[in-house]
Amino acid sequence: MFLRFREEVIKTLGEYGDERFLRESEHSDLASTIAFKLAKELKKSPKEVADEIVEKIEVESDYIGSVESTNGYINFFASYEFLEDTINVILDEDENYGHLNLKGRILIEHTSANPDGPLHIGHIRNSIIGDTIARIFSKAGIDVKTHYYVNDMGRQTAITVLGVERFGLSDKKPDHAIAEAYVNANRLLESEPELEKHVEELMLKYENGDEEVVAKFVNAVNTALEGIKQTLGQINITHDEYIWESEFIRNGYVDKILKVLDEKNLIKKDGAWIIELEDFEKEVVVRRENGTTLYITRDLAYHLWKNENYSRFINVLGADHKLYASQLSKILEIIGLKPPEVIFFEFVSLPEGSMSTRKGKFISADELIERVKREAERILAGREIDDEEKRKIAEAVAVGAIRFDFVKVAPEKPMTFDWTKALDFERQTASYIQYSHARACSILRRAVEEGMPDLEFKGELCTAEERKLVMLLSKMPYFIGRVLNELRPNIFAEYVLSVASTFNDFYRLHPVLKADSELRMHRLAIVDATRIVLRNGLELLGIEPLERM
RNA sequence: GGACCCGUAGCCUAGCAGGACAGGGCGUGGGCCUCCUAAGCCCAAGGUCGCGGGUUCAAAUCCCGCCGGGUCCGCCA
Repeated sequence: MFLRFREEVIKTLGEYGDERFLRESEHSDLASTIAFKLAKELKKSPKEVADEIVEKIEVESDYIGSVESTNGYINFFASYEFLEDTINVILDEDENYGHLNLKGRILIEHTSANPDGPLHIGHIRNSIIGDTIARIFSKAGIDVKTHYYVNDMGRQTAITVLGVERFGLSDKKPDHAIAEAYVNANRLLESEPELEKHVEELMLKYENGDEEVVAKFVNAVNTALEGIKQTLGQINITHDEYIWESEFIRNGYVDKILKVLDEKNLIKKDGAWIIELEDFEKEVVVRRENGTTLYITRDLAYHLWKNENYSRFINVLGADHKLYASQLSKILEIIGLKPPEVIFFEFVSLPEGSMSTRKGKFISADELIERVKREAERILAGREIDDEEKRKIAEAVAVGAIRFDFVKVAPEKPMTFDWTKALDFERQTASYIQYSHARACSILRRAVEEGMPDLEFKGELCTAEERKLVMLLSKMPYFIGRVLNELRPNIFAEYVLSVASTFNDFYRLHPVLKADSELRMHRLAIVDATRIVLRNGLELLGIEPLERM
């Protein structure tokens, strides 16, 4: 809805309707700073210019209530009609509110952690960003598919296979059992370096499709993935497909991409096949001297496949892959293929330093989920709610806290993990939003018990707080649009939080159920619309909107 | 050595296609439940927006240099 208001403002400004000078403002519903820019060339003060523009423009839009010139700013205020349409559209569209009616298909690849152990708290930053982006694209109307790219051909997979051969698998959760084998095998390799040869042989045989070795790899990888899927499921994340990199060897895409590169004369054959790239110090090897391929070769093949099947594809990657990704993109561009759009996120580290699966130095996502859940249960222990519901609430609050803590931080910010913060619900976080939602539900529940009246929102009844809340509610599609353009899910988390906070201001100052009939219908409409925005917002963040807590 | 990212009150964080007093939260001090859920709300203290230059009518935001932290530069993935 806000998007419509914005368009009307641009239209009203006519020749001055440059989007670059539109600002959201605390002084108005939308402000233009264009007078500051024009002041210089017109040799007048910004205030004079703004006054003249306001004088000149004619408001024909029903959505614009008034325009004012203040200190050089041109301030636009929404009309009652806009506020009324906002509430009515939200109530009418309900679970669809937020959609943008966009078309198209998109592929989002995220998580893609090596199948050599459980996901740790760095991996799930990837998963949470990727899943949230996927949900938001989907809401906008786009057909989204998500992929987990499985690195089954790496040295680390061969080492897990060695670990399983030597030590078997314990009866721990499958991904943790694989990690144990992996860590043990790494230790073994340190004491018996001659085993290195066996690892290489395993890799070679796997690439060449040796039946017995393939079975071992498939078993090890599937074991890890089984555990990984369980973990992701716990935080409401599923992938549409798991794509194994070995598939691209077996289905001919690797040969195909090597042929294309060769035909374009990009490859220098010096035993190994090498691509030299301008602007990069290091050359890229795409085929070893022994004839086997490298990670980037298979990834190029995967991206060839993506090009053939999707017009838009996004990868969520750790910042450590920046150089790699730019090499990949460069090569794709040279051969006329589209590079992926990439969302990079910085590392999650522990107070004592960075994590390492190989050294077994990490906090697993499972441990985090378990401990946060236990803490939520502890807080609920004294409440008068039956045990079954208590358990469900604790689970929803825990998952919400985890997802929100990761998604709210801008991807480019490095994070240091802190247990006391992870376990603290007494602050503005998912539970705060869930609580606000539950409050709205509670009011509506009582209203129904008392015989729900028709909801009727009236713009002219709005107090300042109500107006502020309704304006914010109108912005949900606008923020969804911004996430699509900027690929920064944290701005949406921030938005949902601000709705909850503004609703709490409203809640404190405005009795709803005790209000007289006209005001009561008006406020119930606001509460219901807020409930819808919070519910839809939480769902887009992958967090369960609780009706009571 | 080269490249990329980050640096906002004791701690965490928003803002960074330049513009109206730098928003929140945690923690600290004080206050609010005969009234729709106190996982809430209010008040107070706390800031050289890492440092130094520059561009501009205007810089947390853009440019240059430095400092601090992280990351990357394999015929690994």
